Amino acid sequence: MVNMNGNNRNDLADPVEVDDAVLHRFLSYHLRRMSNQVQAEIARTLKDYDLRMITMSVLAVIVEHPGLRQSQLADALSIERPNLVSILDELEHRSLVVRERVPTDRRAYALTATPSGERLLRRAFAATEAVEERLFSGLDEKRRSDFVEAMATVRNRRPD
Amino acid sequence: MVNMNGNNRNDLADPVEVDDAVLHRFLSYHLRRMSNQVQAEIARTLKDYDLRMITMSVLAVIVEHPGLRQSQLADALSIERPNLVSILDELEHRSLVVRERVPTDRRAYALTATPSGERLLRRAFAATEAVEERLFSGLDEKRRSDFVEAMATVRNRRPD
DNA sequence: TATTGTTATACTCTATAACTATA
DNA sequence: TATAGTTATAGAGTATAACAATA
Repeated sequence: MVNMNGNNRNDLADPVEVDDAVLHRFLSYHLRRMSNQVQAEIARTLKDYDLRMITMSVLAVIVEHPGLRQSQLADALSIERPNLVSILDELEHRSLVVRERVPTDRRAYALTATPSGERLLRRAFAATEAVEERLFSGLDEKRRSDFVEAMATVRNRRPD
Repeated sequence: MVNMNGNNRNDLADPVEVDDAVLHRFLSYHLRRMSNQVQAEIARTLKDYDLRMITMSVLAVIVEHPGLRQSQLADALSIERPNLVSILDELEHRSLVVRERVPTDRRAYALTATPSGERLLRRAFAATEAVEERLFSGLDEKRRSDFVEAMATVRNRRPD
């Protein structure tokens, strides 16, 4: 057991328990902590497939919406257009996705996933589902669906 | 209404609705989206007080645990020791926090908030509470406390 | 004029290795 | 040897301004 410091103002056990007034009530902080923790585990899992969370999400949208454009994809995932470019560059380089000029609008690209891209998505998603199963194993079926619903409620809240 | 592209593979309205099989079921992704959105609004609010979310959290722990050491603080907030240094440098520079050598262990610093630091915390926290009230206004009291409980459950889950 | 994709850039957040001074 | 705080650094993630090609 580590000793307290000499000035006797620190009446805490070591390590410090964080369940106090302000911090405890700081919901957004706890939300981010939890999100970061989940994100870290998913990232670690996806590393086996050379994917990041955002990369897999991009691949998923393309697989499920073949032919969509980059700007639609960016809107769908709420990411900025510039940040999409390098992601697609990489997916295209790995032959997981194809960019094709749209004949009717030569500014735009139509995005499609290759069979290899689809296969990778299925495998990677199965792996993340297994991890999520463990991550959320503390919540029973009801609590889990309530949680998902709560996320949607907050996310779909009208902007101020 | 924007037209579909020519190859007729994109049967989506514009903008693309994202409520599909894989992406829809990718819980961690939606969690992060929501967390980022909340974080962005809180960050914008705290800007009025020249604070970031992590800075306010640090200040809160110090106010509530006067005399604690940097390593305890880092453990409490699950942040790496190196990342704490510049945060404390700034808080100290602004006379919101004081670092004092611990007499019994001259390697360590005891941290305390100044009265001005405490005042800033109270004001900033009141502002974030107002924002959170709006952010989570879609959830009634029961759903909100269930949500908080669910976060704690996932976060306290034993590591693998 | 407006939009699509792009380049360049910057800022925040998080993580790790290695140093110093003390223990 | 180990620990507390520090320095330097690197990698994600996110955001904005400005450009060329096209509408």
